[in-house]
Order: sequence, then C-alpha cells, then structure tokens
Amino acid sequence: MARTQGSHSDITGPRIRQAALRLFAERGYAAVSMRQIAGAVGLQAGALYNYTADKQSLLFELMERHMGDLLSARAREPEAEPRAALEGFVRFHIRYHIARPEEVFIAYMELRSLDAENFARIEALRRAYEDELEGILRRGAQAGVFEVEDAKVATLAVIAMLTGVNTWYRSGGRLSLEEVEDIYWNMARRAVGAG
Amino acid sequence: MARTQGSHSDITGPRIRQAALRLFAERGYAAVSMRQIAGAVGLQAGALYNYTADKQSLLFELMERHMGDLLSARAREPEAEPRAALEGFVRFHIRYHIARPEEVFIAYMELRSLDAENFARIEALRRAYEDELEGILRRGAQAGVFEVEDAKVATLAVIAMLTGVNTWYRSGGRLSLEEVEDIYWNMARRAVGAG
DNA sequence: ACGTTAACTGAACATGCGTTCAAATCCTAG
DNA sequence: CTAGGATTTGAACGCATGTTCAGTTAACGT
Repeated sequence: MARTQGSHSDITGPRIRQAALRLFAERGYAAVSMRQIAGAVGLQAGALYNYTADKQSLLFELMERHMGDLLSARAREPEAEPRAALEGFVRFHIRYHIARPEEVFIAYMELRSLDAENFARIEALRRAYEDELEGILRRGAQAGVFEVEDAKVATLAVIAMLTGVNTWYRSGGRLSLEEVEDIYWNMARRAVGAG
Repeated sequence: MARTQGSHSDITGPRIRQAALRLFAERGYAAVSMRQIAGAVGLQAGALYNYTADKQSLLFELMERHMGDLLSARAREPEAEPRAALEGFVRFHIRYHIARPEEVFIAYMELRSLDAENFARIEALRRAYEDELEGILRRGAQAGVFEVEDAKVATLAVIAMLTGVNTWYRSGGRLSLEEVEDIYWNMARRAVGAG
C-alpha cells in the first residue's frame, strides 16, 4: 500500500513547482537547468523525474495551472451591468496580477518556450480570458455607455495597460494596492469613454 | 592595407546582426546558439568572433543600437504644447514600434539576459525615453489640460498600452497603420483626461 | 522485527554549448 | 603575377545539458 503519512512527495512536488516558478521567472525557461531546480529544493536532478515527465511539462503545468486559476477566479466574480462590470474586471485583474507576479511573467514571456501543442492550449485559455473583457466592452458599447471604435483592439489595449502594473509595482512601495486599483480604474474607464 | 572593395566584413557584420536579431526574437537569447546564428548567415561559428567579442556583446549591441535609434528619432520630433505633444508621442511610438517588432521584443524581453553593467546602460536609455512622455504628462497636468492622478504611473500605463500593439498588429491586416494610430491616440488621450 | 515500496542518489549517456586558434582560403594592392 | 592581409574553416577545449536507471536509503503497514 502507498504511504499515507510522512511521504515526501506531497511536499516535494509543490516545492519543485515553486522553485521552477521562481527560477523560470528570474532567468527564463531556457536559461534554467534541471540541476538548478533540483538544487534549489535540495535534490539531485534525477529525482525531479518522479514529479514531471520532462522540463517542458514542468513549464506547461505551471502555465496551465495559472491560467486555469485565473479563469476560475474570474468566473467567481459577480455579474453586473457594463460600467460596474468593467470596474470589477479592472480591479480583479490588478489585484490578481499583483498577487502573482511570477506566474503572470512566465505565462506571457515563456509562450515561445512551449511546443506547438502546449502553446495552442495556453493560447486558448488566454483568449478565453480576453473574451471576458471584450464581452463587457461590446455590451457597454451597444448600451451606449462606452465609446470604443474597435472592441478587439480596446480589449488588448486595456489588458496591456493593466498588466503593465507588474513591471513597476512592489508591495510596500509608495502606493497601496487600493490606490493603484483606483488609478488604473480611472484610466481604463476614461480610455473606453465611460465618463 | 585593408581591403576597401569586395571585403565581406562590410556585408557579413550586418547580416550577422540581422540573423541574431531574428533568432533572438523568435526563440529567445538563451535558446539560440552561436552555431545557429552562424548557420543562418552561412558561416561556421568561429567566424562570428571577427564581428563580436562574445554572445553577450551581440545581444547588448542590438539593444543599445535600438534604444539609441529610438531616442534620436524621438529627438527629431517637433515640440508642441501638451495636447499636440501627446498626440505626437503616441503616433510616433505606435509607428516606430510597429516598424521594428523584433527590436522592440528583444529590448524588453531580454533585459534579464544582460549582465549587470549592460542592463544598467539599457535601463538608463529606457528611462530616458519614458521621461519624454512623463514630461509631457506633467506639463499637461500643470496646464490643466490633462487629468492625471500620478504622472509616473500614467506614463507607464500609457506606454504599456501603446507597446501592446506589437502583440497583435500584422501589416496587411484588418486595420491600416493610420487607423491603429487613431484608435490608440483616442484611447491614450481619454485615459489621461484630455477631452 | 520484517518486508515492501516510495523516494532519492549518483553515475552515466549522447549531445550541445561558447570560445579559441592554427591552418587554409580568398581577394586586393602593387 | 605575387605578396600579404582579411576572412573563414574545422577541429578541439572543457564544461553543461536533459534524461535514464540500477542501486541505496528510509519510513511505513503488518
């Protein structure tokens, strides 16, 4: 029978994923070796293969988990009419992304490190997330509360603007999370013509 | 005396830089080998070292040249009062970045592949470019024609929004460069409260 | 106390890396 | 035509890579 107590695998698995996450975010997937990941967890490289099929799967699972978590967290947000929905999306995005800088960084810098099949799967998840905002913008435009010339472009522009927060925000800095949310909400709101 | 005609070095140097640019943008610095760069130009790996001290310098020079070109092109733009200056900056940024997707991609994805000294130099150039926009926003805010709560954040938000165009724009696509410029100008303008 | 098995080590494999350099090749100047 | 320098080759260097696997270790259920 399998060991149910004291087994290291319940602990080692997450520790490996966390070390990989940190190192991939810091140095990039291609620049990180399996030996470095193993070393960060106090293992030999061979031991990693009890937890992942190969290096590529390790990256893919990190990205898939992140995108999955993002989408389910988003699904738990309440629905609302366009203006409130936009505010909800903006605040959710800022909060979620600020809390997970490493996952966000990887999910979007290491797309090119995925093989074709894995890339397609992550890309689909990303598109699903973008569709959330695009839907809000389209509904708002139709209702006449937003002014967007091109919903697709506006979607990508707003997401790019919001995600940019991760390039500079550091907790304990000059601005609180609340203040950052407010600033971005005001800019996003005005950008799509919602007075 | 040095050969003045028919010398390959005048041709080979640029060809190496262009191949490195393409490959670095496509696969990432760490994932590209000197042999692959040489192969793309029809050379053996050793020949590259007539043109660059090492792989790191090759990357640094690509990035430094790009940032230098960006800053001098920007310096050639006419000055204007805040609103027109903002429009000028937005259109310039969109135009310049759409024309050089590979340079832009590298200059901002491969910062972490630079050693400490090279990183500091590129970072300084990037900051100088950001200061251009920040100055415009501050002047406009002071003059009461813009409404920005935090000039630094607004600067980074607008630049992130504009640079995001490179993730989706493809020439020959649905929108012309002119239309893209217009859309982003309208969004940026409203985002900073310039009616 | 014992046998079972999950967890891990440590060495090995083939391959690729960045870089160096003597030798070969090519082209120009005279 | 030849001398000489610019340019490139091709092999070699030491080291790192991802992955495999027989063997060791240690904790569990019985």
